[in-house]
Amino acid sequence: MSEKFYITTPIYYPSGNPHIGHCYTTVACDTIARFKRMQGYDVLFLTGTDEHGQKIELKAKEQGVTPKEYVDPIVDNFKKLWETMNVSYDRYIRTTDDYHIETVQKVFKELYDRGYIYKGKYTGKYCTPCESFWTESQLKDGKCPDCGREVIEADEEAYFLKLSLFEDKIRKFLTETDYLQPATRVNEMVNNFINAGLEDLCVSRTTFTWGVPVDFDEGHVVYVWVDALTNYISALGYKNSAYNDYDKYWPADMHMTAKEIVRFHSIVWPIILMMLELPLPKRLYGHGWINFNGQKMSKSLGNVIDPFVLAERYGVDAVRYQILRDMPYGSDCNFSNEIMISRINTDLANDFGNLVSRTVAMVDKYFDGCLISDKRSGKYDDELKEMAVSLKAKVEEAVDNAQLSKALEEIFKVVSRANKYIDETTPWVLAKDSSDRDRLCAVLYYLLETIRITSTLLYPFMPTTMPKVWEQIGAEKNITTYEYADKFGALHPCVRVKKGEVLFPRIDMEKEIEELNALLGPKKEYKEDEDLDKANIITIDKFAEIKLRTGEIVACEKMKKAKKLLKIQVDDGRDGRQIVSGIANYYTPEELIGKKIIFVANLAPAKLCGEESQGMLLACDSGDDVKVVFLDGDIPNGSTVR
RNA sequence: CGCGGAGUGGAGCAGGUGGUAGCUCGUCGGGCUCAUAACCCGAAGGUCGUAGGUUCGAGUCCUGCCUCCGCAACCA
Repeated sequence: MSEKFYITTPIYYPSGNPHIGHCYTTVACDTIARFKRMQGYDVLFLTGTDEHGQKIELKAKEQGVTPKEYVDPIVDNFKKLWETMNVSYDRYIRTTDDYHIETVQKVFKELYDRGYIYKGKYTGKYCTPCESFWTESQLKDGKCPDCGREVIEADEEAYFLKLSLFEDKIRKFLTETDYLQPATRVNEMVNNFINAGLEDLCVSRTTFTWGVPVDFDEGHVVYVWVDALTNYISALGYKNSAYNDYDKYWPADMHMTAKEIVRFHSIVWPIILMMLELPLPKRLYGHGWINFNGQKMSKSLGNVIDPFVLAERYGVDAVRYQILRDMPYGSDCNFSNEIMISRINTDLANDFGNLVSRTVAMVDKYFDGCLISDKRSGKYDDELKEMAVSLKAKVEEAVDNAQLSKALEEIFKVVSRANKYIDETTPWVLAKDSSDRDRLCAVLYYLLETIRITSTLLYPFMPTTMPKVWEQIGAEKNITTYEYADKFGALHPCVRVKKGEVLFPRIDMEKEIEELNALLGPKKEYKEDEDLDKANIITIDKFAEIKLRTGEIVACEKMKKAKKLLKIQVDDGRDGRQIVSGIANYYTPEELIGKKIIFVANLAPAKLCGEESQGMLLACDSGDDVKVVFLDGDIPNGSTVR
């Protein structure tokens, strides 16, 4: 029986549609899964969605549907995307699946029975958008330290998981094994969370119902991590009868996640498993984020990249290639349309696609598409062959370490070498002399073999295109296997090639960027209109409740403790007031002093980083920029604005 | 003194256990014509953030400083 390999993506939270970030994690896992399958492993590749929680409950309510009804179409979109991206997952788990719920309840009960979960009184605060609890000491100015929004008083019963009992064990696990990759994250976790003292984790809630019910205590719903993390074993049939794969596949060989949830996968998850006395997973790889034009992706910036659009315009494999190639090991990468197009053009079109094209064309032209058995070896042959044959081991090592960009880099070194080989051997010169026919044949055969080997190793990365390559170079299925990826001479000596479509068409950068901008322009307007449609229409009375007044900025300074805040003293024609505003990135204090502004006069005062803000000045968002609304002309300070 | 990461030719990055500074893209020049105006060769371009220190010798080790980016804080 072949060895097993169990690999997982995180289960994604379907509060919105999938974006390029989800795409990266999943495609990376898919590539590794495909690679392992090619190596002969019995692979189980799991992905899914984490569908519970208050945030989804609220979003559903807003739309007047049940949480399940809200989530279903989004889950469909995730699945559709994986189909589009040619992702070969074996199993898709939804935390709303019955068998998963069954497992979560049993796991929860077992943790309770073992004394690791206890009932406590929670007097903390809860931030709905972040789905996070905060202790009083964690709160900043009474607000959620994560997003700064209001927190809800959550004075209630809750169950807690005794993480603190396992502090030493988890520290040992992280520092003495190579579970957490890249290793730089180990210090981060140990310093920030473990050494600071692990706080017990709240694992049940009573303020919402959209979750797995705690079956021995009505009113309690299992909260986030026990529910979500357990998916990795419930999907195998642990404590449920839907599957029977736990013994075979657990422990996981690789969990992959983006860096923001490394904490839960490196600390909470192993501790839960320790509590259950189950084997620990072998590897966790935390990758970086894809930034867009140097900025973190966020919906408010409107720079969330739609993977469907990319796949449609450039082809699935081109998208897969670019994100895998440009994501460096462990750190973030940049994405932009220019980067994507440039990758496609240089690597895929110019180097690889063109290599296939010119080679096949030459066999076609000089040999009528079918090589002959006479071959004479010559200079340069050995070097090319050596590089091609030794490639497999390099790629294997890189993939085993989740260094997919490194793997691609190695493969493309060989592709480059092959292009150079053509120049060195000048087949078009050989073709002119009939006495060189056997030499010409050998050269072309070497090229076809190099293409066969590189395309075989590229298959896990670009599974849609490689079979087309094999068809063109006349490679049968039995020699595009892993076994033959380090063997030279597998193609039939008299192989027949078949000219085919252009594998990766070149893209006209300027034209494409223009079209993309045109595409994105109107879309943005549309979005704003949509927002307006959704906005509540208010009466003039309601508007009159908002007291706007004019004022003059008489003093302004940066706040020590906050990067984005300016402390502004405003002459409001009365006693004066202080306004704290988050515009430090857009204005210097000097620029503002003396300017006339409009502010909201009857806004409840709030404390920001220790300074009281008595009002809000008007400013407009224009994409990445913020402009304060200044007044020209002479208006007495304190005038009413209507 | 909150935590962490980073500052290397025009751009994006390697090197980082000390000993002639590399890669990709771009630019310029040349070659070739089989090929998706693709391919191949060559050149220009860096005092490796800064100031000190250790050393025969430092992107590479140590110290101070500056700048940028995450997290955190925060956008009233």
